[in-house]
Amino acid sequence: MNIQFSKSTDYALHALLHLAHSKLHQNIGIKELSAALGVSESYLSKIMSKLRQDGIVRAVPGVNGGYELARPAEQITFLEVIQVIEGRQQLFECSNLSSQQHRLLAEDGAGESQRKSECLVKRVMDGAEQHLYQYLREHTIQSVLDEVFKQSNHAVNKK
Amino acid sequence: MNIQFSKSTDYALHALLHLAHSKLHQNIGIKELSAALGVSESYLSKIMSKLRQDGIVRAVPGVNGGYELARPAEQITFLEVIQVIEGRQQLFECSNLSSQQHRLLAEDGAGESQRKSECLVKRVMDGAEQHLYQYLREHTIQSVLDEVFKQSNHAVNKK
DNA sequence: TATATAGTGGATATTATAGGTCTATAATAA
DNA sequence: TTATTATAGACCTATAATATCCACTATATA
Ligand code: SF4
Ligand code: SF4
Repeated sequence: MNIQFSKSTDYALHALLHLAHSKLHQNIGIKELSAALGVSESYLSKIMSKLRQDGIVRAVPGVNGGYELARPAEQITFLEVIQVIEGRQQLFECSNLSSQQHRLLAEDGAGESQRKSECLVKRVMDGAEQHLYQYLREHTIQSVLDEVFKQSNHAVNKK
Repeated sequence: MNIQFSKSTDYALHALLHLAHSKLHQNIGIKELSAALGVSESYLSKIMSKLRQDGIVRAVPGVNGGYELARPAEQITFLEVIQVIEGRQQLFECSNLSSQQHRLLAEDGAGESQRKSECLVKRVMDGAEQHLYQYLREHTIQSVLDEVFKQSNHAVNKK
């Protein structure tokens, strides 16, 4: 039973949100992050390392060091974060490529020169992936933050 | 690195396609399915069992027994098959529910009576899930089969 | 320059799950 | 009754997620 984002993705998103939320201060140390999220420092730092390697955050070691966003929060999409943490494999990968059925579905109908060796099943699934990705591309760390502020104001006004 | 459909889902879809494609014959035995897909009988029968338990195929044991679709192929959606095999957990499940940050994001802004204890992150992810599901609901075993026929005719005409 | 601070990367432990096999049992047709 | 076929469950293995620990490196600043 796959098809679930890992906890690491969860943590990564929350960490980035924390960084974006307190961007007034330069650097947020792993201790503060760890405390805010309730995740161990060791494990969280692994995740932060990945985010750094992919240019989503910057890290500075030494006294008063820590992490900060490498880019404006509007430019960090959900899709990007997910792909960094989960990897970039496809949602659906054919595992029947040498089966009788594959020959029937993929090589039978389709003209040889067009999309060779891909049947409709694969194409439907790839479509699903693109659909999902498009949605995740449209949502950024900043867009979540905006909503939080909007709600806060609302709550204050009601008082 | 999650976020990938399991092979079982792959096999299930292909098996159903095979059943739908040869629905003239009453029952397709596990042997024929196994041969068509190139998957061991033992493993495939497990998958077929699941499909039966959820009312997607019917099975009859005994001589000349086998499987057939329990419903017309137009009524079997990709989503359904996927959910039977992969389970019905959500794409994203909060793992920070007792963290400092959760209190900040979820309980701070939102009015108490509305959606309690759900922040924007969760809502974005749930939106993604719904988006994906909608797409998968729109594609059925039959719709794939139709395309196969269309292509075949095309190929024949060209000759 | 010395030193405390803070991130990095590797090794390692612990589970959980996917993926797969095998066998005993139950149901069915001939 | 007997041959055939599906079912359920026990069982195994390899891989991956989750997590911790430690030795190392880089930096600010006193
Ligand atoms: S191309 Fe189609 S038939 Fe071939 S393995 Fe992929 S999904 Fe299956
Ligand atoms: S509701 Fe939001 S802040 Fe709370 S755990 Fe879920 S995603 Fe995180």
